[in-house]
Amino acid sequence: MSRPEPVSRRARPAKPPLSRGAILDAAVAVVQKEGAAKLTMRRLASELDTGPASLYVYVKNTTELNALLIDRHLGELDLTWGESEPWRDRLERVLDDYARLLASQPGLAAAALVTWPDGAHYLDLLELLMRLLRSAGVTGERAARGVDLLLQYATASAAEWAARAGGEQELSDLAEILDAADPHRHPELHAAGAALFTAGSPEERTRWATRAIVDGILASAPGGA
Amino acid sequence: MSRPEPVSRRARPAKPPLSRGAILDAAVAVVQKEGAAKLTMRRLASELDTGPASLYVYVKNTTELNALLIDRHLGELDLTWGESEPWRDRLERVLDDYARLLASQPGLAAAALVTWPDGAHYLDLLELLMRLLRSAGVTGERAARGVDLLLQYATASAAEWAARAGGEQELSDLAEILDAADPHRHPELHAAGAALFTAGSPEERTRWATRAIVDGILASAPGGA
DNA sequence: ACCTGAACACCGTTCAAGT
DNA sequence: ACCTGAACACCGTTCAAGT
Repeated sequence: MSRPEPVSRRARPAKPPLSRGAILDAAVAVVQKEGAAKLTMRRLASELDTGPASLYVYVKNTTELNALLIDRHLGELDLTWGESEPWRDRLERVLDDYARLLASQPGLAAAALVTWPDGAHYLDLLELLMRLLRSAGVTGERAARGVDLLLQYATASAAEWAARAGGEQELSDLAEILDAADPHRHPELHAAGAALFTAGSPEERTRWATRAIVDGILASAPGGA
Repeated sequence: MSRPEPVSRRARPAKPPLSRGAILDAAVAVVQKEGAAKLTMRRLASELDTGPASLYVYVKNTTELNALLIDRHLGELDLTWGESEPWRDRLERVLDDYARLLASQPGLAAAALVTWPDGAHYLDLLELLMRLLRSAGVTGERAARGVDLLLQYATASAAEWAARAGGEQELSDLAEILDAADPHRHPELHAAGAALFTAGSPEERTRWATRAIVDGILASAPGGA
């Protein structure tokens, strides 16, 4: 009884009760420690000192787990817009933030491509993009499709970066292939050379692509079709 | 000796010798029979009546296997252009063909997103796209980035379709989430409604997106940056 | 030299059985 | 009612050992 705060000092019990929240916390911890590739139901269960079966009481499957995790990280992003920042700058910034978020953990981007990270924070992201496009004069169906397209680009880019960082295939491999292009069968590629396809930093390339897509949305016929 | 063509009638021996070609043939057969999700090294080995280790003599890993398979299917596509067809129609057609090809087999699109399908046929595809963009007045670095962007879109779309067809998540789930958008926190989404995001057939949406991207490439500054 | 059986180190998901 | 041990049905990749 001499120590006044034994509870706060050793507050974590060996096995806190399971819950969606606790599972997500553990998932974040696993990803931080070992990377998203290691985030599996089994690894997650062992982090929580239980068997994998127990997780299925709270999470439907791996896809849902990833969707929950993405939404959680989305909550850490700034998804507001004060309108003092030009819409185009804000749009580029939020897409860059989103892509970085997904790319930071290899498995996330692939998951986002295939599943809707359906949560409150994802809706915040959609809402922000819709607002930004509206202020650019794009509304209705065209805006919805634009948002779709922009997010798809950000997600696919992130998946690419993550794969590249994972080291599967080097950019130099690609360069080699292009440099070997037969001048008769592939005159354009031969003339262009590999440098063209690998020029610029990823950030700079992304900025170019985002601008091109936004320009495309602005240029597309307002009536749809 | 009474039968004249015993060899041709039972030409296939129980175990044809392994080779890159034979492995790829077997891969095509497996995918045709059971879908690309079932195309695994182990399943492929069993199709060839051998152990999985044997495949590694000819194929570096699963990623390379998928890249080879994509290039093989690319060989079945028409990648020529007679210039009688308007460049924009031809461009939309080839992207649609490519996306359909990748979507036809769930695992392929995901693989293409992460790996360069480095083969002669993939170079044909790049060459065709470069030619089409050139005839639209886009050359050099801008063309290279445009090709990159167009292919990324086609690949990501295919990955999405394939996932949807795989049935992971219904469009109706998404509609439910959007319909439940809080009018105060998400006024744009609330006003837009789920219908906006799900309007139109996939084909029609793809056509819109392709056009928007092409418009964007045309609009983007020729000087780069 | 070439090939491969068997092993290593994992997966996601289910369900019968326990508390 | 809630939870989970154990099993089912798989993975990719490596390497020592065989021919």
